[in-house]
Amino acid sequence: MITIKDIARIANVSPSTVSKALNARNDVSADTQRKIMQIAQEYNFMPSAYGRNLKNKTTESIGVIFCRESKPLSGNPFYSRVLEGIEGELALNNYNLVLHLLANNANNNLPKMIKEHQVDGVILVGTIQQEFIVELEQRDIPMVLVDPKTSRENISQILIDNEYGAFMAIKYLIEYGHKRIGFISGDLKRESFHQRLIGYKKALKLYNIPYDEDLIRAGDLEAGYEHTKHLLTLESKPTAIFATNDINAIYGYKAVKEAHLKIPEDISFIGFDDIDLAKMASPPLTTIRVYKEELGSIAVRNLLNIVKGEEDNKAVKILVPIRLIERDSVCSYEKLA
Amino acid sequence: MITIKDIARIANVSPSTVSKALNARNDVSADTQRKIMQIAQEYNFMPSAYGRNLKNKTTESIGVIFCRESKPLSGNPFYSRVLEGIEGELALNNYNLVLHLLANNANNNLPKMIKEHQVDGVILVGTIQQEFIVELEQRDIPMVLVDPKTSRENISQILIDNEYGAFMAIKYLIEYGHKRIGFISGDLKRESFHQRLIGYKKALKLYNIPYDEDLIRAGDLEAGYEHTKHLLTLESKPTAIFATNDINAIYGYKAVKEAHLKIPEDISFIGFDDIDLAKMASPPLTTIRVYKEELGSIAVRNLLNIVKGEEDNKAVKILVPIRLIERDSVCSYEKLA
DNA sequence: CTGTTAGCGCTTTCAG
DNA sequence: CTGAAAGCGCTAACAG
Repeated sequence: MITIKDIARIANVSPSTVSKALNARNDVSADTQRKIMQIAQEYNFMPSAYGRNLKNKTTESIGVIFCRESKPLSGNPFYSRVLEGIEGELALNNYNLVLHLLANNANNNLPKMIKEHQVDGVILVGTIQQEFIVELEQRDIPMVLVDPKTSRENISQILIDNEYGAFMAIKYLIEYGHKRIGFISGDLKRESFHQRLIGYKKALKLYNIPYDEDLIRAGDLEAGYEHTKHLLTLESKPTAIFATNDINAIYGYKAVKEAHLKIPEDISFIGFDDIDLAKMASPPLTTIRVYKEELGSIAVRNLLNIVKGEEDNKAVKILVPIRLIERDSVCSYEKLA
Repeated sequence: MITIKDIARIANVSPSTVSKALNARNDVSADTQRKIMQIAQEYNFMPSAYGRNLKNKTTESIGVIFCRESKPLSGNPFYSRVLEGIEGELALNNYNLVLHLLANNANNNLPKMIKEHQVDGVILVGTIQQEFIVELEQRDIPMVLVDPKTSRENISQILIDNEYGAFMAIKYLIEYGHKRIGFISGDLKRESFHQRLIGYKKALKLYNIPYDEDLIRAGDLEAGYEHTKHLLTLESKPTAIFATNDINAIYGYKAVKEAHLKIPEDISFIGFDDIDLAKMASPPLTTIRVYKEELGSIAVRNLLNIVKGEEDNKAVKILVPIRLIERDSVCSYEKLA
């Protein structure tokens, strides 16, 4: 491996001068600077991060941690997009992305990158065990949470505007004449789903539509099928269903088709997230789009601020806006008659 | 940050003794060893990888590179699974995973981790530009290719048994009585798809079924919709369609439904990959399962062998077996009549 | 068995 | 403007 010393020898200067030249310091003559750069070029030399980091006490790497059990990458395209957003922004800032999927049974077995100080900070995405977060706090690891499933003080968080998104979805359905609106969801213990329920309730209230517990079905992420099936057996069936995420909605489609009903003629659907699959479904799913890459890139920008100490490290909560994407899974209630 | 020196001071020994104790060398007395371990524990000390790596000329990190443009993570659950497989195996071996999505227009702007020697080796997954691979070769970066889209000498490759998988799929259809079998695919310039076409042809040949160019439609990954639509307009329509990947098949479903035909009663489908979506589709898609995590973990094991120099670095080609998963998208041709 | 010494590749004083 | 020297945290060779 070619080092700064080699370049120094070739250029007939000292290693420190080479270092200065490479880092474009102002205490090198333009001449030597040029000479050194040229030699570096010629020998295809790039300073190793090893030494620099050791000296600077920095790693130029950021850890990104997901919960392994939730199959975050393959199971949910949502998080993959967030990851792509994170990657892009880190690359832009010339940081490495160190990926780790945290096992539930990891207990106090921290990931290598944390134990061995190989990252300057971490981004925790989605469901993450409390104890793990606490552990990191104790070690003073700078961090940012993205779409956390449970709220936390004193840590910066990048959040989806869940409540308003749900509110918009329901308002949209109501304006299409729907009054009995089913709500199918993942576990309501999770902050984000819970907030979506609040948005649902607020919209109903605004239009003086009574809230009916029977229309609320929450549980497993993939239980959209069962939930929908159940809602279809209700005496007073819903005319529309709001799924707190697209995956749920797609599973819901399946139940509707099995019941030989049509979407949206017999029942309307609206989702949340706008994963790629949403537009591929038949009919294409009307849904609340979440800007997933943004969630990631904003997280990176915030974390880097903290890491570089460029800002007073106040924990912030940033709400990333959402948007309603109209497709073909909703029609007006009047048509149903 | 607490260092080996601090521990040494507290334990009243020299730093080297601490190092030895921590690394469980046999030239430390059991007593001091125990004492040091205990102090380390107490102070929650873990040696920093910085120094160790600088000394050992190793990084204990492996780079994993995808092509950014193909939206490898969010756009294709296939690669996400491969990534999960890679992550798991690396974690098991106590290596960091440094993720990078390679931009097409990156030209000779290599990723930071490569330029600055922050990884011991890399795994390249899927489509990767030739020039990039060549660049890495010139720099003697140990590497392994996973499901490469174009073949390469002298580099270890972990491959899907494309040909045999396609062969099995077609054989299965033929045994169900199908004779006119459509073939829809991504770009045939890609090795893997091309091999699947070879498998298709071989199966036809075995059963003396003529090969008909008209039934072959290749192009964009998401063009399954158009391809299927086109096949349905043929005078002598296929009774079954083999899609060289599940995504294509799912898009094909859409075209079939639009034509008010039913699967499998009117036309059978068989896919390739077995992504999660395959079983979610209606009807659930019969497909050739590829063991995606395996592709990843095998790649890691091979790369680590090379990196650790534990083996004669002969480039190998490993074929990961596939398996036919029967679901509900195929029925016998006789039924059609 | 233990400690001293040197050095991995780089940066940063500080003296010249 | 340049270079010598010291040191980041750790390991290894060698002497004691």
